Amino acid sequence: MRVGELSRRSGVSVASIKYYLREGLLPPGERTSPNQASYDEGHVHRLRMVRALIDVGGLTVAATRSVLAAVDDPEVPLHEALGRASATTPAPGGGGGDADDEAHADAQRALADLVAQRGWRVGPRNPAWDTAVEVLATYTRLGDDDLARQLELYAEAMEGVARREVAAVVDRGDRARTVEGAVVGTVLGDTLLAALRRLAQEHCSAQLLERAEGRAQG
Amino acid sequence: MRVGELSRRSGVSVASIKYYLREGLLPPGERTSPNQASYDEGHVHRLRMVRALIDVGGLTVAATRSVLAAVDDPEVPLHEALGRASATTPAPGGGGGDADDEAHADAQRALADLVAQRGWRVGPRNPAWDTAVEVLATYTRLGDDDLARQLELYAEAMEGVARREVAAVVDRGDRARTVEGAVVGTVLGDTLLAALRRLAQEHCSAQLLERAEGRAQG
DNA sequence: ATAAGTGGACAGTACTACTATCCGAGGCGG
DNA sequence: CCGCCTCGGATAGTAGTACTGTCCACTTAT
Repeated sequence: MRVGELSRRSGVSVASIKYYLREGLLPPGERTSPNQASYDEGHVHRLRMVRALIDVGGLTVAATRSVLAAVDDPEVPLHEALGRASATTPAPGGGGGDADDEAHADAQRALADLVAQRGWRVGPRNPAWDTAVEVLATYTRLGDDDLARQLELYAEAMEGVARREVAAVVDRGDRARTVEGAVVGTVLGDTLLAALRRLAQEHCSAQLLERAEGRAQG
Repeated sequence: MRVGELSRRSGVSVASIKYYLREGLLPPGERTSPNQASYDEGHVHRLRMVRALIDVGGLTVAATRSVLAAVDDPEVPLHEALGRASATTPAPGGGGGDADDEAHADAQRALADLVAQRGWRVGPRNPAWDTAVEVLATYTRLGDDDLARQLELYAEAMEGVARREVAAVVDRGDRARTVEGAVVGTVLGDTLLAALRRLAQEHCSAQLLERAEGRAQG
């Protein structure tokens, strides 16, 4: 098929398809003449992936390219592909004014303790490490420590989720499908988990409010 | 204090402080003369909140303003303030090409089933609902259904997290501190949960790989 | 033959989050 | 009281992101 049909099939405008081709998110079609090319079902699928990662997962075009390149490259290990999905890496340097480094050091220690306690084997090069430290440090800088106290709860919940996810993803066919499924599941999973958390929070707060009113009235 | 000191105390440039004042993220200082104003500790705290929500939580300036306005306004219920934090709302219309509405309707049904099964009392106006539906629909459009199969697992994990969070946040002093803590905890919590999930995934996949190699060798 | 579609290049757009510059009006040491 | 710094406020400019529009020579379908 040519670009017009690809556009119709995927719901992405021709102009955007050309943009994605330029940016390397979409591999070029097979040349049928010096200035004609044809695209296949793989391109349709890839376009859907691109839109999913950008629109639903909230990745930037640059992060999407990096992730897809990792999925394509059999050399890149799975967890590095996942690491590349973290487009929203908070800048490690220069933030606060008062007790900046102190909060950061405390956070570093708290996370190291948590990881040691749970027996997690994680490399320090995982960008998620720095992200987690930065969040913890930010929280203590704001003067609240509820989140820090719930760190263990969060870690336990995420370990349970991750264990089942990893188990579900390993026994697919080939490596490409496994990695692709893991990446999409992780990126879209972030969004889904956040949404479900909002829903659960509303339910729980409503429940708590009802109970409080019930106590007050009866 | 005047703007120069506020800048030094918060680590935010004077130019950015002026920008936040213009955009209504930061309330104006108290006028001491027709063209002089003084700022207090509240402004320092507010600035830290703003930077936390924008830099770490990934909110846009517009979303941050909306959230902070909700925190300030005693009329706005807590869960609406939380709802406003969802800056990355995927556009509900126009996405796919092939079986768009079908996937969407299926996702709608799956989520409604889940909510009914868990007994969650949530209003349909919660924007997280549409986000969750969109993620589910996107996932099935991509041809994978692992994520959909793990929906219950995700919901259970998030209910556990939300229950403890809500319990931890209700018994603070005044309403303003409660709502503020809930908002910050929810927004930063998204980032933290995502980071911990990446860490846990790396751990679990490494563990699984080791076990597989152990089986292969011994 | 002719109209529509194509690949490729490149300029332009809309939006976001600042950043820089200018201005006239205080504030503050000498 | 002078000079210099800083202030607040307004306006314009910048850098980055994700497209979008236009143009062109060339193919392809009718």
